[in-house]
Amino acid sequence: MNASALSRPHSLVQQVCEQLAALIRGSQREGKGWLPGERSLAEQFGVSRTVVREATKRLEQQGLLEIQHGNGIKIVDRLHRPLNEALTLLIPDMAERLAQLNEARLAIEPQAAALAARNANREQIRQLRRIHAQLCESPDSRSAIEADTAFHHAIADASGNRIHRLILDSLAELGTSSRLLTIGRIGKQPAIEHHQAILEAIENGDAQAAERAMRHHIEAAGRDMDLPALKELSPL
Amino acid sequence: MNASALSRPHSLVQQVCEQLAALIRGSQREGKGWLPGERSLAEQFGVSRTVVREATKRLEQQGLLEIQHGNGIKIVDRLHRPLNEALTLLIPDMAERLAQLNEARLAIEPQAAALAARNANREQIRQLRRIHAQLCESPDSRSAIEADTAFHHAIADASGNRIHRLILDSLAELGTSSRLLTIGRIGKQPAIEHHQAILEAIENGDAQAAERAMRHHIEAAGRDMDLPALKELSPL
DNA sequence: TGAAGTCAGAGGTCAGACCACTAAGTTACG
DNA sequence: CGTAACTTAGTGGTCTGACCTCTGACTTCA
Repeated sequence: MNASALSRPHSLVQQVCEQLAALIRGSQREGKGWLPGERSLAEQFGVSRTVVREATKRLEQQGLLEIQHGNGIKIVDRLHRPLNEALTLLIPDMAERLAQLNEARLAIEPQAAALAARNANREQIRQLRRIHAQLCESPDSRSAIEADTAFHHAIADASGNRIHRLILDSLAELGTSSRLLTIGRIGKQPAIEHHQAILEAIENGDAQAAERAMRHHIEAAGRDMDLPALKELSPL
Repeated sequence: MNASALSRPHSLVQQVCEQLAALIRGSQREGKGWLPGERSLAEQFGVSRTVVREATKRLEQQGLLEIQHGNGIKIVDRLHRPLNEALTLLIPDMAERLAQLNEARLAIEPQAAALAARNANREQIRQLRRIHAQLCESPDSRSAIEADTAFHHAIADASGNRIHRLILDSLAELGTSSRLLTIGRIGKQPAIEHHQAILEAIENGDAQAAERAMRHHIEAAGRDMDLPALKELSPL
């Protein structure tokens, strides 16, 4: 029945993964950014370098580590990474992926905005204002995209649901290339107005308005996508 | 700028992954279920067994393979697996995970039902009816859960959005253990009635009704969750 | 002072050995 | 005759130790 906990540890790699995960959690709190080298980890855990390598590779794929050739093993926090890869595998064609991406965001993100309107605390609202100001003042496309992405990320955060946040982080990241084109073509003004409306709704705790504003925002983004141009971009 | 395609192949593992992925896609069409052994793959690709192992492990984590000790390498199609693992890592505590899971489903699945009402074709509706009948006639809890899960899966499928489908597959799988408890405690009758309402709405192409019925269904599931019992179940 | 060269140490790949597990075929017993 | 126990071939899992390649920092020399 219960295939968890006590039955597994037969795999060495699994055990090392768990020890490493604990080590990572600890280091994240202290701000240490790097793990010891593979050779010393192997010695420390009393296993071969082979096993350590498999374990670190696995944790890298899960978004907990980033292995840099010739440099070392960095501790990161990108848990949405596996979802990115899965969606890229699921829909290899970029244009189609972006279309479905937008449809999915249309279903999810308005709900997240509604939740945020209900749950956001003062600090989170301040953060949203700060990011919105950055978008207004952004000098070039690159920083505009950054602020745009950060805004959506902050809303997912304010929704208080970590699953939402992970999913939306991934969807946002996968859509970055398309936003770059959109902003280059039609500018950031529409986005600023939409964000303004969403921000006000959240400030007022008006869930329905937030949901509506966000839906409007994403629908507009879908219309403004330049699919033909995207098809030219890249096969991946 | 564009860090895709041509810059990467410096990694042997990456190359083998791509070749394997192609091989897998081919085999999926023909129904072949197993890959050759690691040793013959290594010979076939002209690399060491080490590289083949890293590649297969990677693809296993992505949900394309399942490696069985002493048996072989099976081709599977479980692209939602990485999301499962990410969410388990993200929220290790099962009770909390289930709570947030339900909240997330509440945001996503009604939209999927609405999309399904708009997009489902005849065959997909027939499939839904078939599955619903299975739930009605299910003799025990296990088969009831199976039919229940299959129903939600079929709706995600009928929504026509593959991203929805992947996400919902994962959320459904993670919630299985909780459904088992719920059905054991209060029976399958409520679920049958809810599914009936959803099914009718989709048959009629009534997106609003489908959305409402699904929302009602998930809200009920959330209320019926026995969180105290879940806390006793398992630390993972 | 700055650019080129050098070097230590990190991850990447290799080869070959042996261990642990699974399934299937074989044998021997009831 | 059927079934349970044993044997075995082949799979993935782990170990060892060697060598390659890359990165960053140090050293050297114009």
